[in-house]
Amino acid sequence: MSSENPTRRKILDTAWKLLEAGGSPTRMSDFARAAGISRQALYLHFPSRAELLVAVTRHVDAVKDVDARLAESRAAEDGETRLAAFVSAWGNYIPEIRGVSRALMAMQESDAEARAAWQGRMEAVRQGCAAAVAALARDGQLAGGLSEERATDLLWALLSVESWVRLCETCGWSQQEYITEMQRAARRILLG
Amino acid sequence: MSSENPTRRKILDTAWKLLEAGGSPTRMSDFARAAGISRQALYLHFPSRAELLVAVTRHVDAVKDVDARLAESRAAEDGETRLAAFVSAWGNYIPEIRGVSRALMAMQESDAEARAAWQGRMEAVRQGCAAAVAALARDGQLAGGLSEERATDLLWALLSVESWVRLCETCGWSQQEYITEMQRAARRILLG
DNA sequence: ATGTCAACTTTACACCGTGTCAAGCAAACC
DNA sequence: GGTTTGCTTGACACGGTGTAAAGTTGACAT
Repeated sequence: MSSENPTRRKILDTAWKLLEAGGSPTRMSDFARAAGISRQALYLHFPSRAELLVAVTRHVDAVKDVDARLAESRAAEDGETRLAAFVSAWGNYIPEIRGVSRALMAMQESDAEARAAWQGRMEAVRQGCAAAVAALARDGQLAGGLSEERATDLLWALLSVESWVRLCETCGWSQQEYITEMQRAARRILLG
Repeated sequence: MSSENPTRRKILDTAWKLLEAGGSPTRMSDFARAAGISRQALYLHFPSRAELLVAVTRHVDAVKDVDARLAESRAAEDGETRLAAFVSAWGNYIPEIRGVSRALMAMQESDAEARAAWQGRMEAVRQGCAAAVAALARDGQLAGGLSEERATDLLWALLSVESWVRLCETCGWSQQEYITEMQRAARRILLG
């Protein structure tokens, strides 16, 4: 659906690259220059900065095939390995969308559209958390006194992009360390 | 130091109130109107929005006496109760600075000064986390394979304002639930 | 060859929020 | 009375977003 228009594609690709490169202030004029078109032409394709960012997110998701990646975790037999697989799948996806998510998160306070888009994406992650928790519950492995919903909330908070940023960017953890430690933390928090 | 000037005080008080009320777009003109002075007079007291927000934060800290609150947790004998006390002290402080922190966090991406101010405050929290972890280690209660630094990082991430926002605002947890659950999570993650 | 359509260009401008500058005013202090 | 201090009003520059309008270019159709 987004591959129809070559210019649109080019905008999405270069915008993605620019966001992932980080550092540069990503204004509409920056995106336009990166795509080799005028700023106005950019507005011909995307009505606002928020919608452009949202489109880039969807584009990245399509290219990186996030659905397939998260689906992998659903293949695991028992709840515990399924949990580990989900933590790994999502945790390893975060750094790949770091640029887009940073831009989208920064707009949250000011732009309702960006807020909705970001919340929608996070809702999808929550679904994954809920599925992993449900698998644990089915195995009777969920810690006592922890409802499925509360467990889902906890896992969701643990796996937030903000947490990843803090641990990997602020604290300097490697991606490997992050995954290992999050798997361990999730296990200890959720398992009985 | 901040009580000398009555106008300055009034600005800080009304700005605080405005931020805590939430919702309203807190522009410089809003702060000025709330304080009953002109926008220019506001710039006579604070050179920029970032510095105003930082001053409000310090003001809140002074009024709420955050140091004394966190110091309480240092009184506990054993590491485990000390951990619980710290989680409670900081966790209960978060909602009181919600307004200011929201505004400061929203500026992070665009304003270096705001970023520095927020990071400074978070560094202070990290110190508290480190102290609690050190107490655990001294008691030999720290989980095996967990260095003090890594444990501190984990606790710090767990107790981030972002996590609080997600659990209490997005997921709708009560403050009571949040504290209880965080104490439990911290215990399970950090203890051996 | 001519017309027309689509995509893009250039130029210009409105709006908003931050921060700056300058002149004036009023009360306090000496 | 003169000066200082704290405020006022009013104007403006700047940066970024988004809008509007007129002109260019190339493809395609008849």
